[in-house]
Amino acid sequence: MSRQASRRPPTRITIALNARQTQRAPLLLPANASTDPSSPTSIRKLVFKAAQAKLRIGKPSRVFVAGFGAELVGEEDWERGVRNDVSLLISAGEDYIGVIRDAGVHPKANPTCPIHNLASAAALDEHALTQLRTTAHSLPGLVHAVGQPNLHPGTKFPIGAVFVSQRWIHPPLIGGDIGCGMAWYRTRLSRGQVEGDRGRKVAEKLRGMEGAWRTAEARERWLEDEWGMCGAGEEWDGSVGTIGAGNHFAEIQVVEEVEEGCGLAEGEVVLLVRSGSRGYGSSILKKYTAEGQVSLKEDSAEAKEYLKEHDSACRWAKANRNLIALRFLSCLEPGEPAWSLGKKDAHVEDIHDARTKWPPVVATSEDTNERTASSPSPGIDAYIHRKGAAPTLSPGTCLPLSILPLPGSRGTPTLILAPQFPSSTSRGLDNAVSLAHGAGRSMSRAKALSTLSQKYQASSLLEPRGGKGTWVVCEAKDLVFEKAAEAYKDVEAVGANLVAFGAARRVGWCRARVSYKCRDERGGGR
DNA sequence: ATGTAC
Repeated sequence: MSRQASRRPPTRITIALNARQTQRAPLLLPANASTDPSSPTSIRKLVFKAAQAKLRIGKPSRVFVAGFGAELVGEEDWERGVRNDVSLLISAGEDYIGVIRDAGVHPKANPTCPIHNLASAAALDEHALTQLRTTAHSLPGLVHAVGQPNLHPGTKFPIGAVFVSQRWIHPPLIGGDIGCGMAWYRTRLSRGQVEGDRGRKVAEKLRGMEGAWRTAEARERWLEDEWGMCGAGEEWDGSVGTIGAGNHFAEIQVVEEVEEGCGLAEGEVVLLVRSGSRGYGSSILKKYTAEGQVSLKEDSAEAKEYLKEHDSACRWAKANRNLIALRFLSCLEPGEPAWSLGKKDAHVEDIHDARTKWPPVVATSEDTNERTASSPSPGIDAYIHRKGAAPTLSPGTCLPLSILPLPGSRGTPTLILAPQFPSSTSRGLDNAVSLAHGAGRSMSRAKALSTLSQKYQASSLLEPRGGKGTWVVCEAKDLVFEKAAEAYKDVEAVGANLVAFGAARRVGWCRARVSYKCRDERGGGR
């Protein structure tokens, strides 16, 4: 018996007969009892011995968790199932007897999954917080959950949340917009060309962005030549190069302030694109959530297929952002030779989910080793599910990303954040190596529609108030209200939460000059 | 979020 083990308190449990549950007895399990059922000092043996002595059962052979019906078989089950105040039902071979209460809680759920919150207490939404806790404590295999400062309620699962799991994959925690992300592209425009009233001219130039790009053959070639992937099928490839709805946009920005050496330069004009995998990703989610299915065991054929499709949706989403950028730059810089898309630096990728070791190993490179540290233990395989959050490590290399955008709602600044990995955040683990990927809703869509429609008139081009604001191209009437800045949390407050937590440094900001949402091109734009 | 479900 190790000294450390003997110091830990025993676990109090209750054992009862599965067949006659009024026959019960308390049992204290020493902390050094083994969860491995084949060990000579296993909890299983202690439980069986106690059952024979106190409950007078001749041949105990199976054990269930009362109220859940989960059978304890392997070491993992014993590890998870045995905790203070649990009631174990001892069976002589018969199946579990009793109702399964709390059917939403998976037998492999982790009721002690730790949750970290990055939002300040004042900004926390009760409903979203409940969703965060319920999800963390009822889905199987979760080992770490994070509420980002943009945490807000989703239909079933929260948005602005990160969930780390082992052995299980949960497609709904990633959502339908697989691979949704942001990228900055350099333009050749000078700030003088987009400042003040010139923003209107720039906005007017942005046409031909709606609808399919060129021909099916051209789209196929784009996906194959540029991205080395065959398409997702014409049903979905038809929308490659389109922005989409919701929080997707493209925005022309001036870099107002930025620290030197992080990839963006002060005064330059950039294009920030946020979009995802459109109908393709959503079709994948649909396929793997038939009949309410939420969780896939990692070694199942289904999980392996999902991961493959997930990766290809991520690549498709990246190709989509690049094509959106190409379409915008064609309007803004006509006559320029082809842009080497994807090779434009300051290119930040956000992939919703990534396989990793947990704890993740933060790689070091010669020039960054003073601010990062390697995790000493290699960890075991884990899956990071992100929704409304971006990774702080490059998925390929595990090197810290130098900068990430934190866009506000349209017209508000985009912060330039440098992810941080201080020991106070367990080197980035506490925030699950992720940062909020936007300001997040503070007002439901319905509420925004009802309260803000008084304030805004729907028009094709929203003029900035004052000379330095943003021209907004938004020809879908409902979106004008729904996506209004007032419906969102303040981006500075969200950024301040990330900074206060130690997850990021604010290294600069961009001023949005033209924010493009959508245009109604059927009637020529008005 | 979505070439959407009732």
